Parts: sequence; C-alpha cells; structure tokens
Amino acid sequence: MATIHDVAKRAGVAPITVSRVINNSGYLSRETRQRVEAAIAELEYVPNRLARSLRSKRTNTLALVLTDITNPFFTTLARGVEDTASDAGYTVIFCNTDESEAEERKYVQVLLQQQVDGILLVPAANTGESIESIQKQNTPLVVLDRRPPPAVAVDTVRCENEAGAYQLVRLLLDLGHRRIGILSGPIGVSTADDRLAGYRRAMREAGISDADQLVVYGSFSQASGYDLMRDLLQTEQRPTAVFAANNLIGIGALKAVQAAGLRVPDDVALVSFDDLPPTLLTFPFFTVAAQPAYDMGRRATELLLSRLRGAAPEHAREIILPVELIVRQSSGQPINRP
Amino acid sequence: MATIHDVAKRAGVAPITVSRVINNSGYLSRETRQRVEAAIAELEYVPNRLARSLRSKRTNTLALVLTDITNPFFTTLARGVEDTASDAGYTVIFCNTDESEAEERKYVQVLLQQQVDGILLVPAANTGESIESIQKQNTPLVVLDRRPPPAVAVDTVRCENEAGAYQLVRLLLDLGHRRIGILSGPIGVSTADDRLAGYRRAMREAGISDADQLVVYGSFSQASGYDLMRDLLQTEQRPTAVFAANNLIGIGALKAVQAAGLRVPDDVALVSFDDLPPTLLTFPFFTVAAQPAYDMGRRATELLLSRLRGAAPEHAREIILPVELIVRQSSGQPINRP
DNA sequence: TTGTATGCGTTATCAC
DNA sequence: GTGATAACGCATACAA
Repeated sequence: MATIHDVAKRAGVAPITVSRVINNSGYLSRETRQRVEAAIAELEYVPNRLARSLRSKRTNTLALVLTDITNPFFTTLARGVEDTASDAGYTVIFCNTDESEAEERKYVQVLLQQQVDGILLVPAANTGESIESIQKQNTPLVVLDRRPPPAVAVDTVRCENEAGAYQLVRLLLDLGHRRIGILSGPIGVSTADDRLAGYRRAMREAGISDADQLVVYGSFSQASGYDLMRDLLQTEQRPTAVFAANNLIGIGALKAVQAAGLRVPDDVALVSFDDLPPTLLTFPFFTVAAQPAYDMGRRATELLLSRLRGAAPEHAREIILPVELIVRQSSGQPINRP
Repeated sequence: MATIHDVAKRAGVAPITVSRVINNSGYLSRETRQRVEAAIAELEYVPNRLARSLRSKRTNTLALVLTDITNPFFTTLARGVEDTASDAGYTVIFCNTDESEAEERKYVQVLLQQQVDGILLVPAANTGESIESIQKQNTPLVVLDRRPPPAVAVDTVRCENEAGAYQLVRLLLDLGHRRIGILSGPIGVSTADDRLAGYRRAMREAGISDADQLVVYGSFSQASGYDLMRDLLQTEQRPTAVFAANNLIGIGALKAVQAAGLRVPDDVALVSFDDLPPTLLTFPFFTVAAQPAYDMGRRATELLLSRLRGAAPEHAREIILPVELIVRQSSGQPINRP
C-alpha cells in the first residue's frame, strides 16, 4: 500500500534515492542508505513491479511455453530453464499448451501483452504462427525440442531425433528382429516425424520394405500408447519388437502388453525415446534413447539470455545435441529368426 | 511496439475510444468499432498489460504457491485451480517451494510485487510469516491443504487428515495386524502431524501402547519412503503392516520392500494417503485414503474469487472435505494373529 | 456516443 | 551523492 513516495518522505529523501537503494544503483552514502532501509522496513514497503517495468521496459521475466508439463522429459527440461534463468536474475512463467496450437496462440498473446523479456517455445504444430507473432513484436525467442518451419530464422535447440530412432531400431534389428512396429506420435510434429524417419531408414537399410503396415500414429500420451499397442497386438502377424516414439507411449504400450497377457521382452521387445519418470526409474527396465533434457533447457536459456544482453550474432543459431542409447532389459536378448 | 496512441491516430479517434474497443466497455457505434479494429489489425497492436494493470489496479492474475508440483496430488489440485480461475477470466502463476520456507517467502515477495490479485498458499511450514506478509498488503488469500497456525484468521480448504489416517489404520487393525508402522512426513507440517494423530488414535483405541517404536519421520518424497521403509524392515521385530503418510512415500516404500526380497501384501501390508500418479494407476494396487484434489483446488479458488468480488463475509471461512477410503490389493487379506 | 484532463508508481535523463 | 522533471502506456472521472 505504501509507495516509494511515502518511503521517501519518511526518510527525508527524494523518491529516486529510494529507488537507488532498492536497485543498488548509483552512489549512496552509508547513512542515507540506512535511513531509507529503516523507512522501508517501518512502512513494510513493497515495490510495484508493474510501475517499475513500465518505466524501465524490462520485466526480468522469461516464458517457457511447452506441450505437456506432466511429461517428465519436459519437467526436467523446465528445471534446466528455471535454474539457468534464475541464476541470471530472471523469473520464468510456465505455460502448458496440451499440444493445441490454439492454446499456444492464446498464451503467446498473453505473454506478449505481459511484456516478457523473452520466450522459449516448444511449438505445438509447425504452422509458425506463434513464432511470427513473437518476432513481429521483436521479442527474443528460442525454439526448443522441435524444428521450426523451413525458412524461419530463429535460434533453436533440439536433439538428434532421427539418429536416435535409427539407433534404437538398429539395436532391435541386430537382436534379430524383422517385424518391428512403431508407435508414432502426431503427424506434423517434427520430433514424431524425425523419429519415424529414423525408423524407416533403419528398416530400409535392413532390406525390409513392407514395414509401413506396422507404422501407427497417435499422440504423445500414455493412453495413446496403450490403444496403439493393443491394436498392433491384434494384427494378423503381430510384431516381435516395437519402438515407442516417446516415454509415455512406451509406458502405455507396456501396460497393453501386460493386459494382453503377454510379457516384455519375452513376447514383445520394447524400446522407447526419452527416459522415464523418476517414479518408474528405480526399476531399470526400459531400453531408451535418452535426450539430455536438463541440458537442452540450459543451453536454450543461454541462447536467449545472450540475445537479451545484445551479445548474440545477427544470424539464427542452431544447437543439436546427441541422444544417449541406454540398453536395459525391455529390448531383450538376441532371438532366433523365424 | 505500437501503442494505443498510434492506433487512435490511425483510426482517427481518441485513445480512450481504442481502450473501449479493447475492453468492450462503454457505448460504441458499430462503425467506430470497425475502424478501430482495422487499425489494431494493421498495426499489429498488442495492448500493454503492465500499463493497463498499473492504472486499473487489477492484474487478473492469481498465484498458487505449493510445495511439490511433481506430486500428482498437487498436479491435480493445480488443475482444479487453473480451470476455475480460467473460467472467471483469471490467469494463474504457479510457484514451487520444495517444502522450503525460505523459497516460499521469496516467491510471496515477488508475487506481491507483481500485484497479483489473490494468492492460494500451501504453506511449507507453519510459522505463518508468509501469511502475515500477504495479509499486510491486503492481498486476498486462501490457505490450501494445510492448517494455518492457530489464531490466524484466513480462509482455508483442507481434508480430514486425522480421520482418513484413522480409517486406514483401522482397516489394518481389522485385518488382524498389531505391529503397524507409520512412515510419516515432516514434523510440523500439519498434514503429517494430523495423519500421525489419526494413526495414534487408532492404535490407542486398539489397546496398543508401544506403537511409537514403529513411528519414523521423513519428508513427503519417494526417496524418503524408500529409506524409511528399508530401515523399518531391518528392525528387530519388523511390522506386518505399514501406513505411508503420502503417495510418494508409499511408492518408495513399495520399492524398498521389493528390494529387500519381500512382497506386498504377503510379507508386509501397505496403505497410503493420497491416490497415485496416473502412470501407476493402471495397476490398481494401492489401498489409499484419497483426497478430492481437484475439488480442493476448485473450492479454494471459489473462496478466493468471492473475496475478490467483495462477495465474501468478514470472517474467515473453513472448508474441510472428506477423504475416500479406496481398498485395493496392497492392504492384503485378514491375517492370523501371531 | 466520443473526448479531455489527469494520474497510476516507478525510473531515465539531466542538473546540481 | 542527491534531486527535479518528465515519461512509460493505459484507464478513471468527468465533460460535451
């Protein structure tokens, strides 16, 4: 309720002097500082950040817009963003789009109105509308985890999705599997597309041309993984191995296998992209291609901060990180080819 | 970049008219409105909410401060808050304190500076410092999930923790257990204290007086549950049943049992407070006392909104919701008393 | 139905 | 070291 004026009056100084105490800027005599600090304490003064930001044109706030904060991959990524931003004195606002581009547009609009200093975006789709809005307002932006539309100039951090998928499928092939299915994510989302491409390349190189019968599409969720796997298990020649395009799909798939009275890996080998929720990780079971989620968040935030400081080059930068193949039990042992 | 002035000039009207179009307030001719809307579109005008809020003294923003957003109980509660607030036109800021009172104080300070219209608080500890700060700034407040310190007048929504714990332990007693342990939460956190009280009452009523040997304290985390259970299993006369004070402790405990080469419920019966993460829920296994998490968030937000509208009574209101006993497998069958 | 004057609480700029 | 002045972009109060 008290304003900077009230504090100034009480301390017998000008408002700007109070401002200097709060922000630790400019020169101040020790005595003045103490008088002001006493007045602040007595009045229980709380600075108004709205006024501060309106005048200074900086909110010291970043936004992270992502598609599913309940996915542990994104939770970890968010922590990487938060830690890095926090060290640099920035607050982070988190927004969850549930893979909906409409939600994404709404959030981006609000964030721009809030005058956030920068945005980290995991795009829900690839129309690039949100990216365009952000760039039109000259708000610094980094695209995270997914490819932006072609010909869009923007800083990017993502992983080798194609190569990671290739390695996983390659592993299954080397174990002797030929009928390998893929539970893919949403068509048009670059991570899903790239992982599918990696699957296809591995299959093609292995001389397997009819693989497309075992390609099914869904969303990046546990429910989708369950449904897709259940259906795949009911096909005439069910696969001996399955690649889940992310961790949640993998968990759903595992449950579908169990619900069908089958076992992983004995009846069906199972591998997935992304490491698992901590609540499941104490059973080291899933063979995965793990993305360095925390590091992705950190690197992306560093790119953004460098732009905010004006320390970034004109051109868009692109960081593509490797994934790590972690072989556990769900991929099983070498099998005898039928 | 464009301001309300630019739009006004372009549309040939006064800034206030543009303001009226944006906020749908006051009377406007259809023609004027259209001219203004055209100008807004042409200039890609984005209203500045900082300026708007500074002037109007409302941010249309609520804050939810909680202790662990990765706990599915709080995730669900947060959704209840978000949905209810969103329907009323409010945005929600989420803050995670990790059970640290220092973090809580920092967040509360920032939120007050941001001029949020109201705060929903799950207090990390019970010193009441944050509550005091918030009330001093006359910011509407609802305390969620946990009891505020005695003699603090504040709206509250929480559950029947004591009664829920009593029922769970009662269930174990009725199944024939006598050596029942409790993996409790942090001392001083009201939910932990109340659940422990429920345990003690049930044991006392059953004429078991030496139960305190089987009371161990930790934090509301999976790691803590694991450690506590591991230690408890190594005691001389290990318990035949255990009550975990929340879901994460329960999961950790289950893993400790398995790691010790034992089984639930055959070797140790296990029950816990709070329902489980969706990723685990498809195995309906845990016997729990489930809190209506979504509803708690909804009810708390309704209390807060009523205060914001000035439609609330002077006195503090208290809503205490029942918990639901869900009996699944982990509590096991009746046993023969040794 | 539309406009003028003013101020929200703070900081940038320049002056002393 | 400290202060006076103006301005950030918008909405309230009142007027026309």
